[in-house]
Amino acid sequence: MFAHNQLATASTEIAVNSVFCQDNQVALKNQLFEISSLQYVQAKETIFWEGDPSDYVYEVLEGVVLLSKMTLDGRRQITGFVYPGQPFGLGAGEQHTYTAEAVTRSRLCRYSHNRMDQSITIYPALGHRYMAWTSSELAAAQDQILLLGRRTAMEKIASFLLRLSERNDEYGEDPMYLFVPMTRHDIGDYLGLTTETVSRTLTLLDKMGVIERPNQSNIIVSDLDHLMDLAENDT
Amino acid sequence: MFAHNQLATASTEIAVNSVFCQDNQVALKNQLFEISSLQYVQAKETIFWEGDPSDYVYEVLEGVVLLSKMTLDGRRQITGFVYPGQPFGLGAGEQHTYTAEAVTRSRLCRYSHNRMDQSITIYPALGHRYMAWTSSELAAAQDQILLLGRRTAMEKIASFLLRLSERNDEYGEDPMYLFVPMTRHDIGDYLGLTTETVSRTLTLLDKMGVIERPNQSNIIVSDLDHLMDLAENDT
DNA sequence: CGGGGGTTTGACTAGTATCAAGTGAGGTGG
DNA sequence: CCACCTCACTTGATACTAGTCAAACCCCCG
Repeated sequence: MFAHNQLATASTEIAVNSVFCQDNQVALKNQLFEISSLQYVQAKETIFWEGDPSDYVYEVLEGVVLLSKMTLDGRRQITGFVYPGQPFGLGAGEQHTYTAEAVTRSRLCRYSHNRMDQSITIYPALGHRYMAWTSSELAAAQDQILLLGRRTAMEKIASFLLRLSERNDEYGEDPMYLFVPMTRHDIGDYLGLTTETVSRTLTLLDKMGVIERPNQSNIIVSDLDHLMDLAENDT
Repeated sequence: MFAHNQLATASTEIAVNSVFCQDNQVALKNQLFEISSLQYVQAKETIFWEGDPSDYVYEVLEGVVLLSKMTLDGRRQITGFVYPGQPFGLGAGEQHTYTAEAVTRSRLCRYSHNRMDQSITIYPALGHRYMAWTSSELAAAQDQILLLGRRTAMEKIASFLLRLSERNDEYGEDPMYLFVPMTRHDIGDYLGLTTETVSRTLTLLDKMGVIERPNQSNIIVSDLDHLMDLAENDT
């Protein structure tokens, strides 16, 4: 599945199935194919650092990627997790404004930023798609602002689990089985909490009978309604 | 200055000086002029609500506008303040994802969203500009995420004052005179703090000799270096 | 001069961070 | 195959930041 010698074949597949190319315009497909290439990364490997020149726009094909920023004194804030079918590295000027790091072993597709720009001039349809994706990143960032500014630890954790479930309900059933590839530390850095608070809150949810934790990276949601109440979802 | 009978004249001026039209392409100017119109709003007047159909993209010509979201139980989070020369209402799909409200009496220019799309297809240069603006909104949102998730009340307030100063140093000198048109409550809803904490922190800064508060809506920064230290600015 | 909204201050509380120790699971080497 | 090591996670005790509740103050305006 991650064999590097499949690169040529896989790259063709990407160009056809990419988020940037979901309609049936042959010219657009060819154009995207020309500027795309595959990249494989190991868990915890850094894809690019905040401040690196933003040469590429990426799309996750398989795996999970996290985006983060740091304060001068070393506190880390994760601005988002990126799942298959979602792009990242968009909306950068000369350099990336955040660090991107693989949570799990991942398969990525990357598009040359410059040549993307050229392609957009030639194919306005591509521009619309690009803009739609930047917009959805913006909407996600604003949701995150709401989450961080105005919610308790319990609400944050509950919201986080619900977001995971949207991407992740393997069996789509009640109870719901969630795969949680990121560490408690990562979750804390995402929600503006410490590792300990994340752990304590999960323990509390467990004791309340809302979730079960068979092991570190799996969570079963046994009472979805209760979890949704706790998340205090907004409009 | 806010006389409505100046609409026609002012509108021409906008089309020429708008952020969406800073280069010298006559065709682009004409195109933008056709789809633009002026709008005047009073302080505290709502421009659009979260969930309203997103018919227009806006630009602030004069005044200050705030963008906010609400949780179900009524807690408000301000996602950003918008100053002259900056656009808002971008990046929306069918409906706006936040509420926009005037902080002070403001003069706005609005562009039909649909016709903007058409114009972009015709003038790719406009598309690039539009994308650049959406990108800068995204970058700002991610900065805000870092601010909310990983900073103390003092760091938040100090950062806020520094951001204000970027827009606002009337005399560009040390000491710096800041006009603060929003209420303490607004500042709190922006930084994820209560009114009381905002007030207390400002009082503390005053006692430390970093700022002075001649009246409610003006702040003098007497020790900029110290303020910058307190803000713990990131990379 | 009086009223009201925004602001400041005070006392107290609650929630989360911090510091510290203990537990458990996965991986490595003997 | 098992003992050991490590790293992530959990749990506990305590400290401290910011929130809550309440009251007083101060502009700003009519």
